Amino acid sequence: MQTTVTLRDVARAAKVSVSTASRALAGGGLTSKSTEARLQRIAAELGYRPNTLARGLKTRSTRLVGLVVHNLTNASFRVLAEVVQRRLRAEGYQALLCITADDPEQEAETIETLADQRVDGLIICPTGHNGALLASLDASGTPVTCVVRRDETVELETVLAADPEGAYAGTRHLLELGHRRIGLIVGRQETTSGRERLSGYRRALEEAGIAFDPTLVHAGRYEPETGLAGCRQLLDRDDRPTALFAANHESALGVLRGLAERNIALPDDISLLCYEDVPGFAWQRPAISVVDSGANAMAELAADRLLQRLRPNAAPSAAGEYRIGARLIQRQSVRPVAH
Amino acid sequence: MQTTVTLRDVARAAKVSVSTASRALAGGGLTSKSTEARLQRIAAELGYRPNTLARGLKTRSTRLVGLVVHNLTNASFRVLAEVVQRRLRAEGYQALLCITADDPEQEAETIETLADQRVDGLIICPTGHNGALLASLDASGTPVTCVVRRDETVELETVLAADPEGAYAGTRHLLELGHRRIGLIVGRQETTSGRERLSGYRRALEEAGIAFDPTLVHAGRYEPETGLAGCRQLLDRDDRPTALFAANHESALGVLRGLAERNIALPDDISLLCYEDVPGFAWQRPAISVVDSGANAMAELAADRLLQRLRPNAAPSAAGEYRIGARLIQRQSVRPVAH
DNA sequence: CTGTTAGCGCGTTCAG
DNA sequence: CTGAACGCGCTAACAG
Repeated sequence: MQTTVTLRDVARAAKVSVSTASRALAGGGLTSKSTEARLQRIAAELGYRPNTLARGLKTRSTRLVGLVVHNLTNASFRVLAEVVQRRLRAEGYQALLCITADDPEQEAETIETLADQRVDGLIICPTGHNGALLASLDASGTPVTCVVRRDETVELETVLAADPEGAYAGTRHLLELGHRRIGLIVGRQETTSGRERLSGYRRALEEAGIAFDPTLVHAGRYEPETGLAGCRQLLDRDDRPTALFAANHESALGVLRGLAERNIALPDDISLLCYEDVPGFAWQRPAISVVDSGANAMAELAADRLLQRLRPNAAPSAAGEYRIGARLIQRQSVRPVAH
Repeated sequence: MQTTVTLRDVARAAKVSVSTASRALAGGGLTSKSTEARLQRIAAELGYRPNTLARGLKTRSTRLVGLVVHNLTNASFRVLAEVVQRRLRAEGYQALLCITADDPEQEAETIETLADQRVDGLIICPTGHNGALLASLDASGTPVTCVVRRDETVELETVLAADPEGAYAGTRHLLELGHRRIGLIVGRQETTSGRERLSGYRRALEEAGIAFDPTLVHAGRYEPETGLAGCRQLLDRDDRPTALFAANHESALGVLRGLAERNIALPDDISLLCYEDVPGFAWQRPAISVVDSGANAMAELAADRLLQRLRPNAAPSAAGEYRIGARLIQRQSVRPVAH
């Protein structure tokens, strides 16, 4: 029933004008110390809470930040959501979480809704089909930071994993252990990450003097089904690969199932390396070796960059690109090739 | 640069008053068909987008719903976030995602912030220490629906898993396969779910005429570490259990590691049943049998209930409690006890 | 240092 | 059916 107490009520109770109350509670030292303290006290007693909407209408700032991801199943997005949420909150912002299912239409709708809500900024993993929309948002004063994927149609501040280097490092690790036929299960080639992970793999191979064999590569969506299909296809070959590199943690699940189907043991019968780390990999048996793509660091940096541009006197739009280094974590699913 | 176009601009362009424009765009048939169509067109041409803040200030409704969970790592919360977000959006609401880390202080702060944002409703997995806050919110017209956990200090609409029945069904499944010593790794007894899962386990045992042995129970936080510790403790016994029941998917990870440490094979050397399903369990080797606690259904129902109460003429506050049935999913980590 | 005045953009009376 | 006027709650000019 709690009739919301407004600034006017506080002012009246303190016998001052509304604006004095406003200034006192803002605490910028624009009022005498005594009235400031007094109003703080009265406001607290009355249980006054400022109305965010009214304030936002006036100041044109909602302290709301849109966070747009494809889903929450993927470990990188999950980490992104948790970290960004935490960092924003520490700076007095709230995250508006939206999920697009990697669907351009839903993404477009989401972006417009967020704009309507007058969010102060936007952190988004773009589908790549709404670049214009994002760019106009950014240009009109709502900073946009892209993360994980880049929207290639337009120039926006972007935080990415060092995918070429990560895939290169992983592949190289396998090569150094003597593997020569390395199956790669990778993302769709329409996506930045898909292409870059493939290119890193390829470069490592070529540097090692091994011809790139496209039939060792299976590209598809980042889903278990892709891993399963790829695994089956690769295992059906006469010259079965001695190692598999799954370029995403979800497809790795499918690979595990594919291996289990045929009773192929890890790491004795085949080696498995996975791009992206998830807690399950460390805890399972055998523990899966991974190239950690640095989701945490990406999230931190994305939040940092956006917050930076949200500060009072920030450069309007710095379309820089940032890369987060990948890191090899050796566990038990990879071993030197048998002779 | 996009100077935001306001209702006034639309009205001016159409040579009508602001209020006519407002009515025409609302489309409630309060204007002539012709002006309605004309204004719709002009608004579209000008790229008019209503200002959510101004509208909310006036209508006292933001179409924002707070969604408060402990984290996004736990599968139930993840599903909750995804499902609730989707259902809300379908009804024109946006979700404000907040993470409390199961910390009462952060929870209190979060609830207040959400109230400040004038959210229309709240779906929360409560810590149980801020019942008064939640109740006053609910009483003052912002419906609150609790989910997964109940705040026992207060009467609020709550959607829970049928934990007693689920744990009972799981335990019974193991009993029917001949297991007599069943180790239980369960949540803290301060939480509803922890207590209820233990009680279900206990009831199944007693119905089967087996004395409850507290030393077979290891309670702790829902974390891999708990599972690992519990697993070690249970395996150290002289009369080692023939089956383990991990009452949460995260502690199950720890159990898997604990088994691996000692080279105890699933399901040959011991059986493992897990409460809560995650995709990884179905895909891994051997696939883990689970009692699915119905996170999806819980999320759907919680969203349903809240949306119901958000409708124009809804009952102010129905403090009902809803239970979602659990379901046993047999996979490959459980087998009959060896003789 | 404080009070008065004027909007922010919209929905909604109250007259015509 | 339409227009004029008011106010949601707050901050920011401009005076005093």
